[in-house]
Amino acid sequence: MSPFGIQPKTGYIRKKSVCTVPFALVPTGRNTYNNVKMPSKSSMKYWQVIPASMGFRYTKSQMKAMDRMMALPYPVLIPKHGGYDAAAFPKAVKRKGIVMTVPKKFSRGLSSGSAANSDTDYSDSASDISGGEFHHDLLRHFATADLPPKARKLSSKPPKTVGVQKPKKVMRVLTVEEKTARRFGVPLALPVKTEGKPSEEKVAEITPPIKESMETSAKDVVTATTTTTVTKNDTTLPCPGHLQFECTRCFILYSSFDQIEQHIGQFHIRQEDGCPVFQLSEDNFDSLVSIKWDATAVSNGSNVTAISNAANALAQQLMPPPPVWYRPSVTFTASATLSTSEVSCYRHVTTVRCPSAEPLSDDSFVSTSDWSLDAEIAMALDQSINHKVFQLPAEVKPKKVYKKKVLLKMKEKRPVVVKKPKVKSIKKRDREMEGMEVNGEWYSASTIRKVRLGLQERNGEKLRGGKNMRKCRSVYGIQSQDQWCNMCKWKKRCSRFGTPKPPKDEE
DNA sequence: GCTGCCGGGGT
DNA sequence: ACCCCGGCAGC
Ligand SMILES: [Zn+2]
Repeated sequence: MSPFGIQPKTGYIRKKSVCTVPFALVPTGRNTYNNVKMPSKSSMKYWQVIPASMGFRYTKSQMKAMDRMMALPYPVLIPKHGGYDAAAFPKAVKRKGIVMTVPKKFSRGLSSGSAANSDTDYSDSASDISGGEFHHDLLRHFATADLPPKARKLSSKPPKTVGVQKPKKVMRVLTVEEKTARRFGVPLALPVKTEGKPSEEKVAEITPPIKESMETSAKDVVTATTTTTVTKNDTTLPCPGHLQFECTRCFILYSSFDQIEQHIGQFHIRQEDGCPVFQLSEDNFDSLVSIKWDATAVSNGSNVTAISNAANALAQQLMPPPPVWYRPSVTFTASATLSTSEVSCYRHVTTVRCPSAEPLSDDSFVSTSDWSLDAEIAMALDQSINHKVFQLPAEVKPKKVYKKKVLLKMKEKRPVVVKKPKVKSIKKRDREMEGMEVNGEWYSASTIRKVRLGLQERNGEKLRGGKNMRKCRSVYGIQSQDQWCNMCKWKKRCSRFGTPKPPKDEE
């Protein structure tokens, strides 16, 4: 039984599936509510499962990763995503359910309420999961009952039912607020079951202290350490965690929306007139940002769910978290200060070819003149350095520069001395403090040199494309499989590191 | 034990 | 095209 009294339709749908967890199933595609795209064939390929205590959607792989980490939060339905008009888009309703499995042991203690309605595959029979109506109901419920006034405006817009011509689709620029609200949902005042004692106070206690940087309420959803409270057996439990934003190109993690937005705007997209983009479009956000839920970031506290505890413990035990490259947020002025000589030398860098460098030809990456060069530089550097760092034996892995995400706060006006990851395995005679600041990030002279030289053969194949190069599995670690390349996920030949391919020729 | 990945299977 | 996984070589 969900805290809301809504019996969630569950979508657990696989033979193997052992338990049913009241997730909200939401189509991948965006919906007409937000006047964005209507669900298309491709976008509706998957449903997404939202264990809604977090107000945003997950990709499948993210869900999978969480699943593996036992980081599944206590499920609460927060269908922040709105519904779509089932009548208008009948096809959208027909898609299959996503396949998610949760080992039985993890589900222990989860509100079970809804029994699995079937363990058939892809139950179309379970029309409930594919129903726009189901979604509709939920939406309505939340729109009327639980959403704060601001959000209500956004999502309670009643869906136009067929008949009338569609209003012209106007792509207006979204405010950050809307954007975040759309994406992550709005802060919900979760209805707390008041049985005997009103537990509102409890909730208030647990709610995280508001960070100093609060602009809009929507922003808070993203920025603040999110702690959603849910009720279970008249006990209030938090689902601790932390939002992270990862650039899908650079695999750089940011801890705030602003930062990722800035990063994307600077490095990966440009307007047609060449101006930098300060506000991410929905599409760009989709393609360039992946959201992560760092459930392990929060620890301690007695008021942590057993699940989270388990997750923490396991995560701790399994492996230290893979080094994450927190790059201080960059400023446009910084990039402008590149001297031409520097540029040229980095220009060279970009030809060096990092094995994992993504093709720069993607449409979201508008390559124009020096800007693209800039971006290329940044990417090449990021990639190569990441490669270097990750490919080194563990002992010489650089200390984590960031230590805590708090450190990110200091990014702003860092004068000079940013700790650099030292790649000292190669040679220590690079003792020079000489370095170079590129786009707000400082790189040591040795690093620069090496990169410039094309990741020279030192360490042989280890750093290049060789056979003994570490692959995704060892680089990113098993707990972040969502960062692996697909091939590695499938236990096929890694497509990111190492030798590219068998040449696929026939004679 | 772990890592990488082939071959073979599934949808 | 995507996805899953048994099993094995090689460390
Ligand atoms: Zn890989």
